[in-house]
Amino acid sequence: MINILIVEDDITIAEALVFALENSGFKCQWFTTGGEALNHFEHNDVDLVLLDIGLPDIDGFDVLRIIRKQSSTPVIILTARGESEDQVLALEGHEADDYIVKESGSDSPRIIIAKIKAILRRSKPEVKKNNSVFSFNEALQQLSFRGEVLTLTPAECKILTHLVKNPNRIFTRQVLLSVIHDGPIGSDIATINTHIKSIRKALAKIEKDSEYITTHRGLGYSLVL
Amino acid sequence: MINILIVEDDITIAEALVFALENSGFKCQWFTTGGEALNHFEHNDVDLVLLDIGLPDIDGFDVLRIIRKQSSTPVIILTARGESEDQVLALEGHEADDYIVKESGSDSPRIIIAKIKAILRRSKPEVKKNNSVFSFNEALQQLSFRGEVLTLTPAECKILTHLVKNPNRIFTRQVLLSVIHDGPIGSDIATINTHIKSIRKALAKIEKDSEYITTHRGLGYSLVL
DNA sequence: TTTATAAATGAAGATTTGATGAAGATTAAA
DNA sequence: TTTAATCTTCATCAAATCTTCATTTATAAA
Repeated sequence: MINILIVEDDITIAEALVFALENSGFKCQWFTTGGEALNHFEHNDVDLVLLDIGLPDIDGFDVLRIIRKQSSTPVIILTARGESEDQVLALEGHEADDYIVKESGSDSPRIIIAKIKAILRRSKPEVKKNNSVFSFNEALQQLSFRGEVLTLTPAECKILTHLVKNPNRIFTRQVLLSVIHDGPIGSDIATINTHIKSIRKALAKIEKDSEYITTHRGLGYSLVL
Repeated sequence: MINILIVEDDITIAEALVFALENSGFKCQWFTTGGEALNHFEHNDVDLVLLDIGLPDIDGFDVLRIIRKQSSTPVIILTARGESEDQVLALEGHEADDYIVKESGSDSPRIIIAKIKAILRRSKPEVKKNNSVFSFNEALQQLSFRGEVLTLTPAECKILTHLVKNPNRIFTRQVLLSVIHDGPIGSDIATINTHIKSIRKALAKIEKDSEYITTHRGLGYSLVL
C-alpha cells in the first residue's frame, strides 16, 4: 500500500485529488496546514508528498525544506497556473522532485497519477531515516546489513525489506504473510515464525546477538532502529 | 561531462535548447530524426535524452521503446502545449521519466534545466564503464569475453549484450524475451532458460566456472561485474 | 510458584523453481 | 526443395524454498 501525504488548503482541489488517487489504489492522508502535515510525516510511513505552496500557516517551501532535512521521500509541488517562478524555485533550489500545475481539465488527475507512478518507479526504495545499518540494492534486490549482503530466500527478503522500510512498527503475522504472497494466502501464520528464525540467523552470521527483530507477544514482530 | 541527446526536428526549438544547455555546462548532441538519434545513442555515451514526439521518420514513442529495451537512461519527452494525451501516454505506458511542455516563454529553458538536474540527481550513479571483461564491437555486432570473440546465435547475442550494457541488474525472463523480439512475443518465458544455458556454455569454453551470469530465483538473471 | 499460552526450534515433507538434454518447429540459406 | 542453423517446447532431475508439525523454551497472569 502506497501512502500519499497531501498538503492542500483548497478543499475542492484536495477532495478531487483524494478521490482520483484512492481510485487508483493509493492511500491518502490529507492535511490543510503545513504543521499538521509535518507532524503526520514525522510519525508515519509516507511514500510521496503532494505539497501546495500557498499554505495558511507555514510557507510550502519551508515544509519542503524540513522534509528534506530528514528524508528523501519524493515531493511533488502543486502550483497554480502561471506561477512558473514557483516551479523553478521548487526544482532548482529546494530539491522537489517535480511540480504539477493545478488545472481543472479532466486530464489533470490522470497526469498527476501518471507522474506519481513515474516518480515512485524511479525513486529507489531508499531506506528511511539515514539508516546505514540496513541498505537495499534495488537493481539486484539485495538487502545488506552493516555493509554485508544478506543471503536470504525470496520470502525472507520480502519480510525483512518490509520491516526495514517501516521500522519501529509492529506487524502481525497475518500482514507479514500478505507481504510474501501476491494473491490469496494458503499457508498458516505460524510459517512466519520459521521465516523470522531464518532471518535472525542470517543477521546473526554478520553480527551476533543483534536484537533488531523484536517479538511482541500476542501481536507480531517489529524492527527496532 | 554530461551528455544530452536531443531529438527534435524544429530547428528553432532545438537551437534554443542547445544554447541554454551548453550555457549550463551540458554537452549536447542534436539530431532531427529518430533514426540518427538511435544510431548515436547506441554507439555513444548518453546520460539523458530529450525526445520530441512528432518526428519526421519514426514515432517518438517507438524511439523511447527502443531506448528502453537496451538501457535505463533517463528520457524526457518534449511535447507541444495542449497535447496532454501525449504526456499521459508517455508517463503511463512508455516509461518516460518526465515530460516538458514546449513553450516560448523565457522561463522555459530554466525549467527544462531544473528538470534535467532534478532527474540526473535522482538517476542512479553510473555503472562503471571500464568493463574490460566484456567488450562489444558495434560494427560487427560481436561480443568478446576476455579478448576472445564469442560465437553466439543472434538471440543469445542480444540477451548477453543487454546484460553487458546493464550489469549488476536483474532482468526478468519476460524482459529478456522482449529484448530478443521486436514485436509481440509468442514464445514461453522458459525459452530464456535455454538461451542462458547456451550463453553460459559459450562463456565456459573461454573460462571454466566463470559465474558471470547469476540466477536470481523467482526473479530473473543478472550479469555480475 | 504454578499454569496457560505464545514463541523458538529443529527436522521432515511438500512444493516450486531452475538446469539440463533432446526432440520438434521454424526460419533462412543454398 | 533441401539443408543447416536456430529457436522453442517438453520431460526429467536436482536443488532451493516453503510449510507443517512436534517438542522445547520463554513469558505473563493467577
